[in-house]
Amino acid sequence: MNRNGLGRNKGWHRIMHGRGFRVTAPREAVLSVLEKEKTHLSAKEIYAKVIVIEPSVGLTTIYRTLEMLAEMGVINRVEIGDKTTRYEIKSNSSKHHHHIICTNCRKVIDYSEFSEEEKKLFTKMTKNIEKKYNVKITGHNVQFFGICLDCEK
Amino acid sequence: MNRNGLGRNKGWHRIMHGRGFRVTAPREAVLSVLEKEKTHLSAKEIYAKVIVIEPSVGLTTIYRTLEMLAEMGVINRVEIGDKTTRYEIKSNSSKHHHHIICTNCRKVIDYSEFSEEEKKLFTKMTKNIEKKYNVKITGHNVQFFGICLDCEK
DNA sequence: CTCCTTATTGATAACCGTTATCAATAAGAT
DNA sequence: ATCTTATTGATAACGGTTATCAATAAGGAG
Ligand SMILES: [Zn+2]
Ligand SMILES: [Zn+2]
Ligand SMILES: [Zn+2]
Ligand SMILES: [Zn+2]
Repeated sequence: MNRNGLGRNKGWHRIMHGRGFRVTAPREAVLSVLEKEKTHLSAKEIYAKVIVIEPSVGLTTIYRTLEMLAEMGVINRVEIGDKTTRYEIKSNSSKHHHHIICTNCRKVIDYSEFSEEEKKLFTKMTKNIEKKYNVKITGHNVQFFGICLDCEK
Repeated sequence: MNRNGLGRNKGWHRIMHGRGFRVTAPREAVLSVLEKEKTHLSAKEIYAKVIVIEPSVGLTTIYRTLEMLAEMGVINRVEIGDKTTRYEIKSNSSKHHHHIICTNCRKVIDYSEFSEEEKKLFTKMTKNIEKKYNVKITGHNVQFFGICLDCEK
């Protein structure tokens, strides 16, 4: 175990080396926070949790690390319409999903139990769009807006 | 015809009166810009076009007017992932649609020719989500990301 | 292990889209 | 024409994110 209590040789650890990036304490701390947190965290929220592990880390480094991880494909950026980007890790337990967003309190619910019908249709839609508009589709983002149970009163 | 060359008693004109809002030159100018422009415009782009019609209008008023029109349901806010909100008018000719966004040049293509299958599935998905998560869904936002023809070289 | 190169870091200032403030202006009801 | 008050424009402030740059440290070479 290393200084952060994380096992070494994680998947991203090897990926970072592979891309010529150095494995540093701030980066390990950000990843450890994202790994144990299931919610969608803002840079500032991540920062607050990181400085508990590594008190000397600056907010700038959090932003840089998040940009790098997103670039590497290790995390997803999540936009929920309040001009603050949130982040979530892409692990094998948390796969591609859509979001349900409460327009009142901005709570986010993950929605990943897609039916076969839904999966098939999204595949078909993607193909149709590629053919019709001559574009190469690389991904999609689906948000459902509404009012959550807590806010409904 | 009034000072802006727009016919009076437009739909939104009556709506504004109905809600106790005053019909002013800046508001008419913003609407006239959004009515003749099919693309998704940022506040600054709208501002640039408005001051041609009404040179004294300030950028602040553009923002306020856009917020009001979105609140009234006359226009849509469009987010394309570059932290600048864009706006499009909701006319009977431009109904609900999804967006195809080039991640390279941020061009936006409207996609509104939904198949019956797509329409049905989105209705069903909405109902499922409402039942499963106990939320009242008020809308959805779908984006497909990709590389457009121009950027593909 | 030690040295060296250079990626990375943290503090700080800058950036940029958007909002708040507030006195001056003008819709539109009377 | 008058009066109330919503609206406006100039300006400053705000908040999330980036750029700058000297100091630090990861990790390869020896
Ligand atoms: Zn809520
Ligand atoms: Zn999620
Ligand atoms: Zn493009
Ligand atoms: Zn559109």
